[in-house]
Amino acid sequence: MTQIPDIPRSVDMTTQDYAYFRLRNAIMVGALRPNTALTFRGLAEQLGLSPTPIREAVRRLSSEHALEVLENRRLRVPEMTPGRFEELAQLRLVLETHAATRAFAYLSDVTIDTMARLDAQMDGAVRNRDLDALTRMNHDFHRLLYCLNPHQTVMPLIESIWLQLGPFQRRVIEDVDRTYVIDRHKEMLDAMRRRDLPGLCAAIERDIEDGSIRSGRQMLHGTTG
Amino acid sequence: MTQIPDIPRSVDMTTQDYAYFRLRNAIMVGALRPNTALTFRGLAEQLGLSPTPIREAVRRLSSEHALEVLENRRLRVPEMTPGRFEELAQLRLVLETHAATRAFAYLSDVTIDTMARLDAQMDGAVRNRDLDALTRMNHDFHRLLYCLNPHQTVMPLIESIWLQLGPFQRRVIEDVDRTYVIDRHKEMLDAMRRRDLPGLCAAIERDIEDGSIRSGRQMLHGTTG
DNA sequence: GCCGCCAAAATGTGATAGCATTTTTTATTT
DNA sequence: AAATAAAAAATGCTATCACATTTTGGCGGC
Repeated sequence: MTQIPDIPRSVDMTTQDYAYFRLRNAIMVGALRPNTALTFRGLAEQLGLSPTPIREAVRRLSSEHALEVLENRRLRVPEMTPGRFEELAQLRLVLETHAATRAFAYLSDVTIDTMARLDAQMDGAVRNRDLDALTRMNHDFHRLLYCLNPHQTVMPLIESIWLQLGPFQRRVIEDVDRTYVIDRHKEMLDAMRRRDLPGLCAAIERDIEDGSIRSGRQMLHGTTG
Repeated sequence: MTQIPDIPRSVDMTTQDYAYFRLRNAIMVGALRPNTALTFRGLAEQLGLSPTPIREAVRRLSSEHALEVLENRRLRVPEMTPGRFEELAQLRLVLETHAATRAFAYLSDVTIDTMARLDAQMDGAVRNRDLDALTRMNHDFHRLLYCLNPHQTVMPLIESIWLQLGPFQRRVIEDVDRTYVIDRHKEMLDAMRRRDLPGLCAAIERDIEDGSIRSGRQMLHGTTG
């Protein structure tokens, strides 16, 4: 019963960091499903570590709202409700278009080429049905753009939203044929090549709308928020 | 040398929570100035606690970007630069107008009255030059509005931005006559009474612009970002 | 069959100690 | 006086332990 996937650990990585990234990954790929009851000591035992670094890792994840520390000595991945999903999705729209706007001035042809290569790799992941790689590369694609701005303040917030949507988003992409996401990425690249900021924001909005919001609403029984 | 102000501690509060809120408050009121070198053990000694809960508290604050954990075994409050300030301020604009928009449907007369009372109390704090209370009540005023939406996802992000602006904002309001902020609050209340969402967002933008951005830019040697 | 009660197990929490590493200080040399 | 080397102090990290509290499981009474 390997409920929490292992991740590579470099030699200079502290145990606390290792626990953090391993739990974070487990949440992101859906290995820890919402509403699963967890305990500090249980996690420590399961990862083969002492409780101390586990507590630090969980506190961090709790600050990012990827885990909830309940009153009854239990931890859990927060549940997704239609209301919360709608809020997270709208927040994602606002934050990512804002991040794109603030990054736009730093856009260069070499960046666009890098993003185009990443997008091409994603086509392969789609064919192989490698959902983990697909999720990771999709995040990388967006992050490459947003992180062009050297004074980073938005990106951590976006990462937090991604993390909160992660466990649910995973279920979404398992069910839905999602070639359209690729198309939206192509639209983003086209707008970037034209140095068309409104077009870029519109493409990002469609990307999020098509790849997350529409299917998410559908899965949460047809709520239109 | 009481560098870190004490705060009340209820009996059921864990040491880790106490350390978190005490450090958070110290950062917010400017008791820990940017670039001050701190250590885990030093903080533990200064607060009279063991390192374990201190570490958890610092990890939380680090996740909220209120503290940086450096490579050289030191902690510090992040430094404010013109670029970072501009990013944080623009982010505050986007997040707070978005939060107001998402909260608008839940607005009621009783809420408006409560906010009006809070605003009236702020006038007293201005007369007494009680900057701690003023900061706290200003946050309370905005939070009352944004938290009307029962599916909260934005508020934690706004709190993080407030915290990052806190140490610097403190220096700003120490220097500047800030009666205009009160006027902007009145404009917000008027727009809310008219159930005028665009007017409310415009008032929020002016509130942030006047109370933070303009003077902040001025203090950071005339950058206009 | 259901509810309250009591013992036993489990849990969160925080202080402590030992270890490895880094930083700082002191001593020595050029 | 400056640079280098060695010694000393400080620091981060994590396993462990003890304590208080809570949860759990079983038992008897209604």
